[in-house]
Amino acid sequence: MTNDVKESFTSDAPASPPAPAALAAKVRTLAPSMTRSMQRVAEAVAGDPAGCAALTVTGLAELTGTSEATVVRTARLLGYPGYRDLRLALAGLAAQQQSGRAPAVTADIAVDDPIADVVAKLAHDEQQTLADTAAGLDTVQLGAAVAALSTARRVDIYGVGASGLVAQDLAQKLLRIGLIAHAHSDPHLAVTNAVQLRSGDVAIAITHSGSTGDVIEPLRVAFDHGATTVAITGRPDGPVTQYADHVLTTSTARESELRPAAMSSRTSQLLVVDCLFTCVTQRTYETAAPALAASYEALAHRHSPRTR
Amino acid sequence: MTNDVKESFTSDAPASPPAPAALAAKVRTLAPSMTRSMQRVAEAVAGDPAGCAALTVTGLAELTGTSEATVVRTARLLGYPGYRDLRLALAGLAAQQQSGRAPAVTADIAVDDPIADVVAKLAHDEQQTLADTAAGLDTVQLGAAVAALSTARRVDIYGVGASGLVAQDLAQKLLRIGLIAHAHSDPHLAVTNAVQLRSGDVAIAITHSGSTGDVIEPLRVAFDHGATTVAITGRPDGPVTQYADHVLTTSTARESELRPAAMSSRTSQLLVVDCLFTCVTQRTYETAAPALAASYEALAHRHSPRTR
DNA sequence: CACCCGGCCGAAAGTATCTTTCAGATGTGA
DNA sequence: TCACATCTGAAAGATACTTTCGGCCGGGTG
Repeated sequence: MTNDVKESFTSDAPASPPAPAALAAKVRTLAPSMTRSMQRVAEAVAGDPAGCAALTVTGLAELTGTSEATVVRTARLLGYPGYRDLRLALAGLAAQQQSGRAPAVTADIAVDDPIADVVAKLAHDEQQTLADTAAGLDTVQLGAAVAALSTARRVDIYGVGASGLVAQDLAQKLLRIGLIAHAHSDPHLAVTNAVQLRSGDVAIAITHSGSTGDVIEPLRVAFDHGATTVAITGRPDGPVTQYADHVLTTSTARESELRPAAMSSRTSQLLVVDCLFTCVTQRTYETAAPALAASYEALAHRHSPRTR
Repeated sequence: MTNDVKESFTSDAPASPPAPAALAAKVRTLAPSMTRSMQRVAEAVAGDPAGCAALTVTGLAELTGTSEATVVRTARLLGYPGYRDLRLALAGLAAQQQSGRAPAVTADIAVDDPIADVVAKLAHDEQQTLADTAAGLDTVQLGAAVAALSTARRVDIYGVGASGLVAQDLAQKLLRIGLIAHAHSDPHLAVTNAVQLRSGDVAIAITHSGSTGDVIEPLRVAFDHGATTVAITGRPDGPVTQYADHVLTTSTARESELRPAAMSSRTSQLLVVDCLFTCVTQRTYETAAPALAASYEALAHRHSPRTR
């Protein structure tokens, strides 16, 4: 190899590893040593990383009124092997900047929020609700409820309105692992069924307000008949807890007109229900696992064969 | 439509903007509809974004033991115009992960996990599901669905099993803001009701698998009768989308024996439902607000006087 | 003032990378 | 088992990136 040093020889560029983020700074540092055209390129790159990342060499050359060669030279000077790598770095930088700003999420949902904001805020709020619920859940109470469920002869679950759906969800799940569970949303039927419960059975009342008469009444009956009673409520001081052996507290997020309490209470209740279900499945794994498998099996043919 | 539709025709890919961050979720959502080779590529991409971003098409093809063509096909399926753009997105993702918080190691739930761990893991997984769903939700489709709902004469919602509860939740909510909505879980009744729908009405099908016949059939009938149809599904390529004017995709978390798919799909579906509800409430605020207030009022007396 | 010299610059050739095509391979249902 | 549809990769084709090379412009110098 002889020594005709061409410009393709990169060893004269600052021997730094491809810069990850501190690109703007690098541009500023190296700007003085750049030629006019290269400065234009560097400026464009530092000014709008995201935009430049979307451009090809030719595109960026045109944008800056220079040539492809100059763009490549600039990329080299900035420490990258070529434009391709500079472009990747720009994409990374853009993504970082993007994720950096996510401010407005904490605000309340307003009537004129764009759709994307609504989605972000709702998701954020529900995440917050989950975190709060998990943090506030009493594992001792949960463990006691799980123990009772694991050996229950029969499980009755009471809930009306939005909580009724949660009750049904729990019932569906428990049925799948072989428990005899039933969700009642009809208060009369709930009470007449509660009479049948006795020691060893479990009754669960789900009410966010903690004071829904239609749910408290059957729980009281179950309690009086000796069943183990559980309350899932957002008001651990509410009337429902009078008749509850174990109380599982759901968290309450701040609500607003566009975000009724039912929304976060449901999220919270469902997490509690999932915890109950999962823990019961753990404790009764020997019987639960085959029961679960069987229920999957039974459902398989309900789907058209499109699955790959 | 005529003859030779080649694979270069990309319009069958989910018409979503190139995902910036929610790529892992997207891979999970789309993985079932991928062929074996493409799954290998997707897996590599989701597993090591940074590493893959450094590879050329050929490199990634070799790494995964496939061909360049397959890599490009995978990129297309994930919603990018080609591999080049996927690569840019990967670089962005890598940068985000790099700068962002730790990957939050989420072990699977084990049979011998203590209760506190189960609670923490469940909460974390559901939070993740929410984030993924929010990131992957197509706001254009959502907006279209909201617009249709806002002016609907009547809304029918189909869902069976766990999705049936979500359907009921949505119906309850819409009823509260004065819409005429009904959730059907009986497939026969659903179809006979669907016949009544016509242009201006809205039919919504909720199915995680995207191939639940009992839900697809009524949606098809509604579609044929000119109603605006919406599908909320985890399989944007499933049969149900054939008859859906608008598709809202729910995210799919990895599942395990102790964490059945029904759990995360429900969380995801509920977020979508909440978004629908909240946005419709925004758009119809004039009539929705008083209706909401009235429903609160009506429920007030169902609660016994607060203790304390 | 004309000339020369050295570095800057871009057009175009050259090369790597990405995309598309097409035919063989593979699996699937009748 | 065969026919059919789908998947797959090799190779051709297109695009984007890199290098070469000669022109241009400025500043010094005889």
